[in-house]
Amino acid sequence: MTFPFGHPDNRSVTPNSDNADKYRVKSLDHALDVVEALAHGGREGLAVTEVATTVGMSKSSAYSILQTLLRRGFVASHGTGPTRRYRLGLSFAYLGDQVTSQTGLREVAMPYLEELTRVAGLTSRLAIFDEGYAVAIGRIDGPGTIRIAPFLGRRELPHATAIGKAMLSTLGDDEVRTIIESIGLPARGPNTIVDIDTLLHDLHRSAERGYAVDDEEDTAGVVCIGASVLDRTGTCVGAISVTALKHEMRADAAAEIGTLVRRYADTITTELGGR
Amino acid sequence: MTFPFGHPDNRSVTPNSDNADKYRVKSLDHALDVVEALAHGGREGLAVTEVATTVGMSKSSAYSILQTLLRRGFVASHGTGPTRRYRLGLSFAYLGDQVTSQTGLREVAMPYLEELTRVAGLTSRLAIFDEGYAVAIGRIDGPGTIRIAPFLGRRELPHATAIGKAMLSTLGDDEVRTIIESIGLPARGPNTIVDIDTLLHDLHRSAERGYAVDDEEDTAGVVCIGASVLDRTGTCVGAISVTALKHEMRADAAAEIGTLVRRYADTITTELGGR
DNA sequence: GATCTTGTTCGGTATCACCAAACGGGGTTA
DNA sequence: TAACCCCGTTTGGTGATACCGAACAAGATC
Repeated sequence: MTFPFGHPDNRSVTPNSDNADKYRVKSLDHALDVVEALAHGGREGLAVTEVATTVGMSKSSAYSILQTLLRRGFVASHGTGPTRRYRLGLSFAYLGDQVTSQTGLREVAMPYLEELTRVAGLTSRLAIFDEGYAVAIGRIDGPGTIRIAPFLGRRELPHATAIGKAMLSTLGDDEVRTIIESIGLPARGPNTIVDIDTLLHDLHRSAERGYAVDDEEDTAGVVCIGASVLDRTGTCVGAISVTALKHEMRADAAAEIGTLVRRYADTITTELGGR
Repeated sequence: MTFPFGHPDNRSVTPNSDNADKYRVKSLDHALDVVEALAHGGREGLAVTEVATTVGMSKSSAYSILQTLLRRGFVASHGTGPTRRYRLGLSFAYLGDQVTSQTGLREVAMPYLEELTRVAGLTSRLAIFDEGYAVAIGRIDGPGTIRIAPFLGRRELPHATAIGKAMLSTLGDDEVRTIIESIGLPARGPNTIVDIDTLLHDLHRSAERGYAVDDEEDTAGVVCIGASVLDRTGTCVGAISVTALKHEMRADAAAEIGTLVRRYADTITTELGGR
């Protein structure tokens, strides 16, 4: 799985050349390793030994960390003795809800997202900007059985996603260049834009027509269409998008759905007091 | 605010008589204190000094913890110098989504919850059992401007909520007694049931008609109606509910909405393979 | 421009986080 | 049924480090 986490692959991208142990609480870092390991443990969870080996620490250390997290509700356990397994606890559900609600954007946008999904028959998502990356904070699953791009809270590349390009298209060229300089233009799908001038041209087109298109630029076989949401000051606070399988969407349908997404984004914008 | 967190008020309820420092990683516990403090910091966040004083540690310790969390995406900061403030980061959005998705129930139930909210015009929620408590893992906000019972991931009292009573009503009397013995019957709203026999009688009625009613038992002026969801083995895996203001719901409307909620719960149950 | 408040930095020490090894119990196999 | 094995749990010692107090610096406020 790619991009497993908040700060996923950008360890190679972010300038972390400086001494990384400055003001670092080692034991906390280890505990966070445990949390991340459990996040990938899925529904059935991980055993103590599995946790210890995946994060590279002793069994007893992992045990203490798990016990501490357990007492605080940050992990849950089921089974006993040799069958005992640990998984993330519901405290994270609470905190995650707090975080995604904190922007205020989510409360306003989600009802319209539901309507958009119902009208378009497609999975729709709401994202915000996070240091140049796009991060989804809301999602309404469409009627299809396949779940595409299901994750919340994960950093996604701005140049390879409709939701990211929609937000970039509201910025000036130099701002875009600054962001791209720090993130780069890594290839993700068959059609990823890997050239800054091509990207800027695409962003200009997106700004003109009001929506951005990701045509297999992030994932093969998947297309997305996104539009930006502005606040009352006219600055971009996020974007919404719909996702479909390539063969589901005919070429002429893209424009139709694009204007639909644009219309809902505008509605949310005006609801926020934006112009 | 009551029940601020995962393990909220039950510090007085849970038998924590044993030595609490067994297998406790103190520094991790402190870091979790910081996280909880930030959770209550809201959108604008907390300054380093505020964090330090609320959790009772030195400024420099709080600073180190915040820096460590910051580098991992667990907190975000904005501003610089004396105006710098910290709030929870988007990693929690990712982890919270992971947790609420882990049950599998959520993926199945959410589309129906959306439909229920649209049909009933009320905020609806999805909850699971967590050691006797009810914990919401999904929510669809209704059209009303007021947000009632908005939190996810927070433990709610089983005997004082519709969603909790719906789940309790699927259990046998002795199972209910065991749960209530450990949790108690604390009063929450004007009509909270504080007597075990009254509760059992209410649960029997709920089981007969297929839905449970919370008539100002948790919060004054708020009524909820909930129904249980079963899996293929016939055991209760969760419940759904709708929430309304008391004056919005006439007495005769309760039965109508109750059967509606019951119908959607049954649909989810059959979708899960339950009978 | 003076002053106050607040974030950031630094060094020392008592604490404690970490590990290795031993223990015990449940599941599995013969 | 019994022996084995595996894995969660416990323990004690020690070297690393988490924590604090105090000093420094940089905006904000008046």
